[in-house]
Amino acid sequence: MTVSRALRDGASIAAETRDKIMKAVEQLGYVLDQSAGSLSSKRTGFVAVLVPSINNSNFADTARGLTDALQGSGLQLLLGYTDYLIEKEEELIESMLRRRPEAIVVTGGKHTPRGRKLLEKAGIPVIETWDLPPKAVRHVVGFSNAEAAEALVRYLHEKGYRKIGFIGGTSNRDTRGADRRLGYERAMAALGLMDTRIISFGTPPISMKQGGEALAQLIEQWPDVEAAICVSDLSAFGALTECQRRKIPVPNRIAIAGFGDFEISSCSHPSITTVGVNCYDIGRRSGELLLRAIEGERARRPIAAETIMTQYSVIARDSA
Amino acid sequence: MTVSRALRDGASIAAETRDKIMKAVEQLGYVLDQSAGSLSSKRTGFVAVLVPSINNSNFADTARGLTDALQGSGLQLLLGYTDYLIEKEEELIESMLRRRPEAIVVTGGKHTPRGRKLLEKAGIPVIETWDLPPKAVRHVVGFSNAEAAEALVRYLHEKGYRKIGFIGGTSNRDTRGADRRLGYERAMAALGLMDTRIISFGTPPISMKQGGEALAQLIEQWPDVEAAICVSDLSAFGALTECQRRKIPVPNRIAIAGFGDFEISSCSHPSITTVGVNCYDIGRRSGELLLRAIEGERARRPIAAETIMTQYSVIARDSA
DNA sequence: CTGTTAGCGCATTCAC
DNA sequence: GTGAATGCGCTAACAG
Repeated sequence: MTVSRALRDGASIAAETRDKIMKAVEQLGYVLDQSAGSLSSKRTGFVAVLVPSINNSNFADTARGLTDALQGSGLQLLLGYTDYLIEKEEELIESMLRRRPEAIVVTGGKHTPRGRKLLEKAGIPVIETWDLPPKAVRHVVGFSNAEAAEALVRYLHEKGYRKIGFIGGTSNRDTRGADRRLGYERAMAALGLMDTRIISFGTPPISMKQGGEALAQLIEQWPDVEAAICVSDLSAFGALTECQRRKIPVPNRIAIAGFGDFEISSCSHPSITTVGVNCYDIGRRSGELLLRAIEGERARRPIAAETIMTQYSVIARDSA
Repeated sequence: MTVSRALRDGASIAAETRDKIMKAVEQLGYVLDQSAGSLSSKRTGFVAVLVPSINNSNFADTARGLTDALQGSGLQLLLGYTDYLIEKEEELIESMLRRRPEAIVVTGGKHTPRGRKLLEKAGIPVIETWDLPPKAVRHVVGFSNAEAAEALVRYLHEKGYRKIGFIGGTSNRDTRGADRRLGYERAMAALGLMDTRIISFGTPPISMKQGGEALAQLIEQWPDVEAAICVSDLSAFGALTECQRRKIPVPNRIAIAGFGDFEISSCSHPSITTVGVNCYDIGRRSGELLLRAIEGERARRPIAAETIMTQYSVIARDSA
């Protein structure tokens, strides 16, 4: 018991005893067993976070925001990657729950029925992010991907573009990508532009290379297209370089726009018009909400469900 | 006990009993407590993996290789991000060890003294990757970053370039980046090119934008420079677009080369000459080695220390 | 095929 | 400031 106290902070221990213990600990390379500790204390000290991809700077920024918000709370993140698949999400939810997280953050509002049920019955705070689900499990921190895409279409329309195409993946696996396409269609209709030009190419998330190939399809199918909205900045960059290889001037002959404001969009030449999403902020606010929710659970006074809307904005650059 | 058996596979249970249990499980949303389970069984079922960055496709590929190798073994990855800081690595090693991983994979061979000691005393298989440390903790799966950079210098030399510069970060925080610079210096000396041109700019890992700014410094300081080797493809891309903004023809006026073979290098226009590293393979082979090592531990017959060298190769593209 | 006993390594609680 | 008893939720081992 004395060792246990010495290894946690804030307990009253004689300096001499503590030193003796610490010396032995160093010498042995002893490290506390947290499974045993949390079994006893009923606090695991971690939060499960499920994001679609390990390699997407948008979600990395969200994770950073979460990490920063949880700084000093004694809570760690445990990240899981769903690969944009709700089936994989379901598996991850279960395997995370087995480790008894104190809260869980998921990306998006679409889950398998069992995944949803697991979240509902988990008995811990749940936050859905990056989206505004029609029927939230509980807390939400996100924005409407459809509305953000609509704003981009309206921006291009104001700039004088009319024959606007959309490049995205072949399935609805990336539900946020599907929402963006929906927003494109809605905005086009609202503007009286009934001739949508949609290319679906590649399994989401589509790569730079696939963005290039999709652009080739777009101009082949609709040679009169004036602007291409791509489901993400990466595919937009691929589309841009495909134009460069074909000596098609951007934005003079065709405009390109992306989504997400990745570094590549500000750095490419020409720079790429895109929609900036407050990725870091989504994480940060999720983290803050989380802390309050966990506090509420511990005090046996659960907080009410909250929906926090984050901002997005069209970022005008040279490609459009 | 019967419930416990029903929830794991391979145990002999009457179908009827199992069904009854499963029904109750579904109804309650019951999920096994893995902390308790592993406390009892002494198997946590996970492997700790420490990589420098959450948002680097090279390390993401290594993680994918590891995941694939561990597929079906019942072992999960628990990723930690060191932010290229060995101090942060030390903290992570300790917090991982508290959760009792069955093995640990770290990136690089440089650790804090305490970090190293923790690894040595952990009593589990340790694999250092992405490097060939002079004094390995135990197992190694990697390559010499210095040699890979040397190969790139020799390639540029063969192509006729003589005034070759190097762009990297300001500190040795990214030890693999520092090794690459070392390789550049060694190769230049070996080729009798004594006038090295080194720009150190920005905290590692340097971004696209910083790559561009570094290139500006390089041509300002050495207007005669013929080729720029960048510590990574991302900075190389930044350097390339900076040239494009300044209307400096690449590769005619200045050649650009990167490191890592990120997607952007094959997709940019012009495409970027780089060094391909078998990131996925590093992960895959680490995973395979890991499984053998864990098997050895369980059988109380630890396997001997191994060093597996992975391949790299210069990938000739348009930028040089 | 099912049940009983014991113990994993800690932290909580209370006693001193 | 330190220690003893107890139990967290599970599984290993063995009994039936």
